[in-house]
Amino acid sequence: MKPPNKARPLPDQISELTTNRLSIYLRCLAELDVAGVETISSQGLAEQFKLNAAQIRKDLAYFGEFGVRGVGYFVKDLRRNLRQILGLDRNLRVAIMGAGNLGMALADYPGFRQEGFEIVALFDVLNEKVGHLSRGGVNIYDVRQLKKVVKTDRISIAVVAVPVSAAEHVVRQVVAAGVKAILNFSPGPLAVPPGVKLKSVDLTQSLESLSFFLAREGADS
Amino acid sequence: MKPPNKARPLPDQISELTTNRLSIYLRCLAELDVAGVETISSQGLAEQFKLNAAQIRKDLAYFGEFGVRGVGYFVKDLRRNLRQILGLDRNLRVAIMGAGNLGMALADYPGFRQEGFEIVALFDVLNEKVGHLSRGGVNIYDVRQLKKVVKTDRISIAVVAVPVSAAEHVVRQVVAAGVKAILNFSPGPLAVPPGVKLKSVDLTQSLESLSFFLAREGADS
DNA sequence: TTTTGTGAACTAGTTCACAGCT
DNA sequence: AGCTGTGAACTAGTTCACAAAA
Repeated sequence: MKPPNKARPLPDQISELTTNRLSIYLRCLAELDVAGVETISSQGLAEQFKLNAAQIRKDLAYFGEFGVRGVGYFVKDLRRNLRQILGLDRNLRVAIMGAGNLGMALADYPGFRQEGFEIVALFDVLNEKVGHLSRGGVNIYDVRQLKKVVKTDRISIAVVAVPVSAAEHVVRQVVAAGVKAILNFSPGPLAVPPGVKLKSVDLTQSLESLSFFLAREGADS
Repeated sequence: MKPPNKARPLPDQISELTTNRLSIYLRCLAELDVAGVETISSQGLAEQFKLNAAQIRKDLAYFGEFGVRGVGYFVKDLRRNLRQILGLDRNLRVAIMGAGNLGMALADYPGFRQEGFEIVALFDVLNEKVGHLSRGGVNIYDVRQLKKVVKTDRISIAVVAVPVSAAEHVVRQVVAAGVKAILNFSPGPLAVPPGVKLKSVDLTQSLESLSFFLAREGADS
């Protein structure tokens, strides 16, 4: 083990909780930047957006010394740094697997483009869908074209929006095509090989968590 | 049949991490039940679905003594109990705010109905949408009808799928209509009064977390 | 025997509080 | 003075390991 020096010591393991907060900080900074604010202290950020000041400082300190003591952080500077840390300066290209209701909706979701992601392709197995476009103009390809399109269009993220029954198979195809990051919307467990990052959004689980809350609340009256 | 489990002094606060796992357990049990398995040990569950046995036992023990020592858990029994704990025996009725791409997709999302949720209404502000149906047959109402429809249709969960700019306002309307649980898909912070549960799904954050991973992976070596 | 339910031990994550820089 | 960056203290969450039950 090497003793770390000034450059940047701790890339061992950054918690997902931290990276999620980086997204939040970035959004706050964008807001401040648009509002013309030039510098902000961790205290100021914390108060305005209901976060903890020490946590903000600690999260940022994993990646460098971005602040100036006695002043705070330069909004534009920190914003640029965060975009770089999150890899948003690379304009990542995204494919969506499954041109059903959800897949089509995600393909045209404005929030993605806004933050620097580009949805470049939809994939489906149904012949009647292949060759058409989403409302927003994203091409629907046959899933058999996946490997080729991933290569030619330099796709680095796949969003899985297929029925549960197909999810496992589709994830295997995506991994085989060389995609290293997957956002999955199907419920249930999915395995990916090491070196591939899978992030799941479980809509049923989210609703069930609300249902649990309602069941509890009603009970204690 | 088992004797009714003894009522227990539930801890003041069950962590969301725990309730999320309850959803997972329920899904596993459904699978086992369909497969005809009658009893399962925490060890068995843990191995088959890559969970930790002690954690399963601890999570379940918050709510009662569902297991039988030396045997394990009766699948059907535990499944029924979990459905009740999660409030899924009450067939909750859900409204979706925003009949855009995402709202319409969610309205027809099969995963919700499957687990006992009923999507009974969509709401929008656009006259050209009001009065129509989603592909799956969910009625689109004018948002000014919200209070009335919530009451007559006994809606207890609202899903917010409107543009960021409208989100805050819509959440206020939903709360004013008496809804106590909200699943929010718009990015950014939203405040709700105490007694109302807000759960947010931040799609941009999810993609950014993948982007971060890709940026890191490329960087090391 | 087997397996639960649970205190104890451990690990991860958050917040405090202050030294040190501007 | 003001504010960051960071070890120390604290809190939450997970896993271990075992006594008690079937």
